[in-house]
Parts: sequence; structure tokens; C-alpha cells
Amino acid sequence: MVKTGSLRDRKKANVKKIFIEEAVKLFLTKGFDKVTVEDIAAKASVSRSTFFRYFKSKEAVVFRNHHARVAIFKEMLSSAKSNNEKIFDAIRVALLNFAKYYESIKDELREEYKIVVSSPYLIAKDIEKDRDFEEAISEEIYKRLGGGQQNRYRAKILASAIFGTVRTVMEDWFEGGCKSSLIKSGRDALDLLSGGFDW
Amino acid sequence: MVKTGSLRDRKKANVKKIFIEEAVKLFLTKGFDKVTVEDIAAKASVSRSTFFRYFKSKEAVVFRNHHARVAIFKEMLSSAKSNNEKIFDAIRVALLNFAKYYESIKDELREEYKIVVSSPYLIAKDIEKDRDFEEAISEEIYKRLGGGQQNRYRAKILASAIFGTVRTVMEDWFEGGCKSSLIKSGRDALDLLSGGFDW
DNA sequence: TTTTACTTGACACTTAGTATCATTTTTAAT
DNA sequence: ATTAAAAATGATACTAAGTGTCAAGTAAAA
Repeated sequence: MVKTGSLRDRKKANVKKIFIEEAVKLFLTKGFDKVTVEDIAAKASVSRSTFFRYFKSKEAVVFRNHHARVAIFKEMLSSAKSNNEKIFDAIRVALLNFAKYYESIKDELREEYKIVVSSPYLIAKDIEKDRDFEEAISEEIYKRLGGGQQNRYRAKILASAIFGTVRTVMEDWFEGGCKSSLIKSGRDALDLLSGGFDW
Repeated sequence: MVKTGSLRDRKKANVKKIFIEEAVKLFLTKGFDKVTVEDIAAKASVSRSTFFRYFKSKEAVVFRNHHARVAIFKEMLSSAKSNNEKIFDAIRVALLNFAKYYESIKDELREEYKIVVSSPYLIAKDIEKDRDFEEAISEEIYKRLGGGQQNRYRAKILASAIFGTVRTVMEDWFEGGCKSSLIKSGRDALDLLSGGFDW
């Protein structure tokens, strides 16, 4: 039994799909900044107005999967168990799980990356989006530390250090065309971090 | 002997000063997003065209000191000496020096922060600007490690962890109205980091 | 079938930023 | 002091993102 929405719902889903396909095609060939919403709407054979009913901005097409990914990451964080009761180890488990997930959607990610680096504006936005992941880590550490004002700050500091590391590993992975093992690089980088800064 | 520029130069400097004063006044009272370049130009009694000859964008007024600050930081990084030959310690010295500098311009910074948080757009841009500091740290670590491909990556990871920490400390300082000791907070946070992640 | 709810296209508007051109102002040379 | 070159300004027109509104069309429910 296949669940078909109403005709209206199916039409909407289809329009959205076409928007995404055509927009991505244009972004990849011309670069994000050289594509106007007018162009996208024309390719999708609808009006410019309609585009803004489906996406709140031009870049929203590019970042359409962001929220879902953050949700997945949060789920991995909260369900992560460590063998040794150490918080950092649990975060590490979640991060490596997420790395595995990212490897499984590398085609999608590679395409997205190509679009992002085509525009200084998108690069900035991308950095901004990363904050959601960092905040998720911070929240998780805070919870596991048991709450309290002092721990909130402590959690933020640790999370920013951890995610700074993660971001760098990911950038490196993208730069190399997602060919290397993200899990292995991630593990190595986290080892470097956990070893401390006595150098 | 006072060095007076030409009449032209003095006029230009004055127009720029007026632009900054009026723009900042408007940003502080109405919030960045509610101020148009038209408004600023009107307050400065010049045309909108002229504004864009002095600043390449509206936000450039807010971030007008960014480059100079990065330059100062780089200088502090390259001249930092540690007692024990450890790279992390030299970076720490530079960071604490910079914290001292920031304490000395806290009024300017507090004003800037108030404007930045008035606009989601500026908050994003601010995060972007921070990358310049992170890259400066990365460069410095890389140089001190003696170059090489492997060290480039290593330097990036360490720099992102360090700067993630720094950013969090600064945010906390700003949130508290720049009243606490940035140097002390910075030292504590760096200690937390250097202790490693074995928890 | 008819009423109601939703979707769309057309249009007007605001604002940042770019580009051009004529006018004014400053500077340098005679 | 006069004039020619260089630079700053204002006016104007343009592109493009994003917002808001309204009337017409289409699907859903009665």
C-alpha cells in the first residue's frame, strides 16, 4: 500500500523537486552568483513569485538538507554510549557515526560543496550553518556534565574546540573530492586533540 | 611639525569620519537592518553614491577596524616568544597579549558588538571575519612547525581548536558587557584546552 | 454542483550594490 | 592669477533579492 498524498500535495512536491533539479543544474554550470531566481523560475516554468513560496531565499535551495542533517547528528549524539563513561569518548562515537553517514551521502555532499565554493556568499553562510552542529555538541556535553552555570561555559569551550577540529577535517575531505576516509581522518584528528596541547 | 595632508585629503578624512559617526549613531538606535544607506547619506549631507565611494558596503562601516586588528594580532603572533620552546605556549602568549589589547579598546568593541548582535546578517558576517584570526594562528603554527604538507593540516586542526576556544571566551566576555577580565578568562580556557580531552 | 480553501501569476515596492556621465572642486603648471 | 589636468561629487539608470497584495484559477469538501 503506497501512501499517495492528495493531488495538491503531489503537485507541490513535484514543483519543489523541479525547482531543486533545475536550480542545482544552473548553480553547477554557471555558479551560484550568476544564477538569478528569475532563471530558476523560467527553467521550472513557473513565476518568480512561486519560487519564493517554496524557498525563503535563493540559498535555501542549496541548504535544503541542513536541518535534517543536524537532526540526525543530534540523534546520534544523544544515543551515543561510551565504554568508559567518558563524555569525550561518547562525543567521539557520535562524530564517527556521523562521519560514516556522511560517507554514505558523499555524492550529494560533493555536489553541494561544489556549489558552495562557487560563491563567497555561500561560503560565509556555510560557516554560519556549522554553528548548529557546534551548538548540538555543546548541548550534549552540557547535559552529560549534569547542568549548572559553570558547566554551560565549559561545554561551550570544549564543543568549539572539538567542532573546530571536525570542520577542518571535513574541509580537507571536501578539498580532496571526498575520496579519503572521513572516518579515519576524523579519528586521527580527535586523537590529536585528546592528546592535549603540551607541545 | 604637524603633518597636514592636502585640503583634499583632509576633506576626505572628514567625510569618512562623519559617515562613521552618523552611521554608528543610527545603527545603535535603530538597529543595523533598519538603517538604509540613504539614511546615512542624508545624515552626512552627501549623496548615496558618495557613501559607496567611501565604503564598499553598508557593513564595511561596522567592520572598518577588522583588517588593522588582524594585522596587530599577526604581529603579536610572529613576535611571541615562549620560555620553554613550546609552540602552544608561544601562541598562548600572543593570545593573552591580544586579550590585553582588546581590554584597552573595550569601549569600541562593546559598541561594535551591540551593532553586530542587532542583525542576524552581521552575526553571520562576524563569524566569517573570525576566520582571519584562525588562519593567522594556523599560519603561525605551521611556520613554527617548520613547514611541510603534513604539518599544514596539523596546524589547521590545532588552530581551529584553539580559536574555537578563543571565540567562545570572547563571546562570553561580550555577553557580560566586557566587565570581566578577558585575560583571566582566556588563560583559564587555554588551560582547559591544553589539559587535553581525557574526560 | 456549489462553496470553501489553497495555489498561482502579475504587479508594485524597497533596498543594496554597480556603472556611467556631467558638474563642481581641488591641485599643479605656466 | 589663469588655466589645464585630476579628482570628488550628484544625478540617474540599472540589476537583483526579497516582501506584500490582489485577482484569477484549481483542487477539496459539502
